[in-house]
Amino acid sequence: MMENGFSSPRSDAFPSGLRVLVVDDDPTWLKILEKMLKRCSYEVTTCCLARDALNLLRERKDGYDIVISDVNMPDMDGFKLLEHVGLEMDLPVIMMSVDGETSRVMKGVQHGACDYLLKPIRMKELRNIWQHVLRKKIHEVRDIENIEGIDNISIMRSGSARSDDWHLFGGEDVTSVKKRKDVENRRDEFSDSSSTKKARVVWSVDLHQKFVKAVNHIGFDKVGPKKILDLMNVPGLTRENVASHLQKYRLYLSRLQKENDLKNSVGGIKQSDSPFRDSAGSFGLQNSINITQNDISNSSFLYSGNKLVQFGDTKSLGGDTKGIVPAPIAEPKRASTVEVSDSCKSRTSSPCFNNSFGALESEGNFAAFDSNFQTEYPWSVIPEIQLKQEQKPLQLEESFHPPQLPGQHHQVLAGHPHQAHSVTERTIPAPLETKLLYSDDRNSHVNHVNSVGRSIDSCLVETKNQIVNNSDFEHTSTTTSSSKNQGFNVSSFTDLESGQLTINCRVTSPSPLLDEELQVRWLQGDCNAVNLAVQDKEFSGYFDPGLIAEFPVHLYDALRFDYDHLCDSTEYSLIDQGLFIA
DNA sequence: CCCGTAATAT
DNA sequence: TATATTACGG
Repeated sequence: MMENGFSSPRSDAFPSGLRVLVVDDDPTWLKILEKMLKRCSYEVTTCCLARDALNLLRERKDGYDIVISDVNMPDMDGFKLLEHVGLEMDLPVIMMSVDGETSRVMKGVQHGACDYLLKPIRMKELRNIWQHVLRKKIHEVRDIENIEGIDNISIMRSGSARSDDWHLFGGEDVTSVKKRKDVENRRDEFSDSSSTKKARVVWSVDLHQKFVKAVNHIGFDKVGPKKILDLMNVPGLTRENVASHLQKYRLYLSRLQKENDLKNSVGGIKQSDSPFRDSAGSFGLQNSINITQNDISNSSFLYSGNKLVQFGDTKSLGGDTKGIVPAPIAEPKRASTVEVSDSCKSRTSSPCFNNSFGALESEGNFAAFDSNFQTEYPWSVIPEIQLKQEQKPLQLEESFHPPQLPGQHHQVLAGHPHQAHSVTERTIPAPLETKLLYSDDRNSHVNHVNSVGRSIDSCLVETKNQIVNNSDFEHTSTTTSSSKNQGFNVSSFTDLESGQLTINCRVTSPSPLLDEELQVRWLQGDCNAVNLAVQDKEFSGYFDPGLIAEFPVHLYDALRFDYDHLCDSTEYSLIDQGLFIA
């Protein structure tokens, strides 16, 4: 059972007890959703900042079963959060927003959202959210059974590139459908290539995720190309490939580290906008940034991941100054050996709901607050993107890939601009116009929309996979299964699985910025005062005309709906559905 | 000889 | 730039 992946997390029957993390900058909505979710017997955790949400998730990687997040949030774009979650913890994420703009919904889905709800949200919509959890679990199990990994790899053999599959994220159910490669084996293989070059491995998001998973499984300290390779179990991939990637990865991590230190030392000033440039670096793909709250981190450094943690203290600050990158890295290893049990993710298949591993440790970096958030993109982006750097319209960022919508895949291939692709369905690449639109949340959440017609914005990923030609595919994977629990976080929590301490960022992190933001938030909503008041009241109290009068319309609606739920009337649903579709 | 990493090449 | 290849010490 547990093995199955789904047995109830808690004692009761499956759905109940589902641990839901709700993220919405609007306190009123949080309240409402919390109520509704509780009515479904779910265990609810709320937070109004995406950053906090990420932190919570990182602290307790398997502390939640599903995440429901608003799309528009001041501190971090909901999509970005979605990205991080998909990459780091692989939890099902439900996005929500008031408007049902198609491009936005599409973006949500493309980025891995398992569902997209329009506010006002009704009970009936929440009652079944557990299905996503279950679905994911099932898929996970399936993957694992398949020795996870056989499926796709993206390697292009001597230049033949294929783009048929463009997965967005790594494995979500959303993308589950994806990978299908068989089709093209036909001859591409050796015909010319074998002798030619070696075929370059394209570290697609998928592949990278596998890599990360493997790394996490093993311990940061214990990783080695070979082990990773085995764990990844990707046919055609060589130890060298992994070693190379690992190097890059470490470099990336160390950069993050360094940044962190920097920031910490600086005092976490927000250098806001100015240069969005990702100082943090991108690991090829665009980098990531995540936030974490500083202070805390300082001490132990990166959140949960044990691996990273080591980094932090060991050399941390002072030392690294020296060189640049390299220094940091070295240290970790040794230190690490010491302890760490890997923790985090080992639980891959572990039963219950926790997500399996899959976290991206690196993510834990603390990038600069503001600026980074919005501008940086996680690793998920594919490397190829880099090509276009020139374009940078504003000098802000360099270009990046427009998300590919189903209809239009651009194959941006680094080396070979045009390849004949065997795939039939692929659309022809348009010259890619890469414009970057940043979504600077602070200003408007709207700009994600694209200029070109599709929605753009953060990452996208496109992958082209190539097949490896013959070569022996036997990689018996010896998965070293190691499972342990995360140990890092303190426990004291009700959760059976991982006893971890739940930290409420708001409380714990005093970062100036946060406070500031919080304040802003509170002040900003004219209705906040009201909201607060309301929060203390019984739900029914919402109906007080006086209060309601002050609510923004949408909130009002929300309340009504909520009320309806309570009363069990569900008629309104039609309304939004109508809105939605478009 | 295998591994992992640094250096260097493409 | 990203990834590959080579060199080298353990």
